[in-house]
Amino acid sequence: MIIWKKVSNNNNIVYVDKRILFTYNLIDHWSKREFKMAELTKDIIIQQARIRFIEQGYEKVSMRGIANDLGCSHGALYYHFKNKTALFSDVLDYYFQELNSIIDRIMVQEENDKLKDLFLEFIRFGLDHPYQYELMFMLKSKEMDSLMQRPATESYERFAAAVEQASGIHLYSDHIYSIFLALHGFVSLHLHRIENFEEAAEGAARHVEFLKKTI
Amino acid sequence: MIIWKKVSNNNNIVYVDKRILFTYNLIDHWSKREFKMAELTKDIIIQQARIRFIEQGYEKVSMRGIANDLGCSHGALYYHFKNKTALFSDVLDYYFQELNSIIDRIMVQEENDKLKDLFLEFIRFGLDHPYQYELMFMLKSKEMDSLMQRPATESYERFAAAVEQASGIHLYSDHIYSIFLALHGFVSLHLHRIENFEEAAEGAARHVEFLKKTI
DNA sequence: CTCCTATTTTGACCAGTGGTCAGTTTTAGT
DNA sequence: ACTAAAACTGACCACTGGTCAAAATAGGAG
Repeated sequence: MIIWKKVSNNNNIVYVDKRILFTYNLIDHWSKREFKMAELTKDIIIQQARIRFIEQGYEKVSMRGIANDLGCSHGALYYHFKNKTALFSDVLDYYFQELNSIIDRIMVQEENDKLKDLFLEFIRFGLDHPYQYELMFMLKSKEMDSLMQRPATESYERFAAAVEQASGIHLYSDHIYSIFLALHGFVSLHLHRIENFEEAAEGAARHVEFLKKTI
Repeated sequence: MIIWKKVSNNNNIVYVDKRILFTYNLIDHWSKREFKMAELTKDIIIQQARIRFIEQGYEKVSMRGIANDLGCSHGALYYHFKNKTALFSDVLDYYFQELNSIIDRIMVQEENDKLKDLFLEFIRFGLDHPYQYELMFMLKSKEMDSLMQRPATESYERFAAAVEQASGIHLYSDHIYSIFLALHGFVSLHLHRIENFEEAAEGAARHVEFLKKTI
């Protein structure tokens, strides 16, 4: 990414990533600009926030850190997003979509044990996206929760409908909810204690088997 | 609680709680001391930390805030505790004990539905002690987790043993673990979304009923 | 090309955090 | 009364999320 950087009033440096491309001096003000500043868009901010988020988690990612990666000031981020919560709410939209499409994919497959897959893949998603899951289903603050509630509910309803369909029989909504809670319990207890799904795969399989038997 | 407070070098004020008791001046240094400073003990710090913790939660309680309540400097707290984590680890010991005695109490009662009580009271404990539960069973950091793991495991084992005994039959440990996860899931999903157990009592009762049927 | 306005961006600033540590005060024993 | 150990202080550090006046840039109209 190209970054223009002002050094003194008229002395400027143009970077590509972190390396100097060239320097130049302003005569008047570079009227009829041949260059534009690399534009800072919501999208590019979200993208960078996600990169840091995946390895550091919400708490440890700082707005200043993101701004630094992007070669802009942290103040600029607050022009595009009301606050940190709003930024990460947008980051998470992506993952709600991912979870939804996991569910959809299982339902269109053939010859698979759909119930088992639904349960197991939900757990896998949680454990392979620990920081994301944390914010999606284990709220950190009232403010974050109010932003997550709608997409979380939508994902749950998609899951619930899929479970009923996969079972081939009528299920009480309480029953499905209890199963969901049990899956959530597994994820939330193992979150951050293991590195990835595989480490808990056996336990997950047993838990899933237990839940399947209730149907 | 009595607090001595230095104002200028020789001008001192003695407080009881937040109100002035009397002032005095030092001549030399108050040799052969008639008074002792109100001592700052681990216990009194834990006690005050708990008070703030209950209403604010781990993140929002600050060491400076606690020190202020206690009329000492925040540095003093670090003399007694290595860091914030260590302090709150001690705060939580109390609640692990409370959870353990809830389990014990249920088991010595007579003519009660022990399984139902065990399940329901676990949920009640979690929802009525949201900030505590969060730290006890939903780790915030590797450091906190390593301190919580031992007492959490102990509490779980007590719970598991109680469940098996209450059921009157042999239960596979995987089965008990799955039930525990399901209860944990209920608590962790409702935590902070409701004010107290009563608000979720009906849902909790249905979830518990579902789990009982698996036995 | 010159203005002029609107949009973006900057960076000093604020109030707050957990944590450290040299220097001081207080305690307790000799 | 002296001394060594224990307890405590508060300036300091590096950091956080967030604000905002001022400055830079963009884009259109004349």
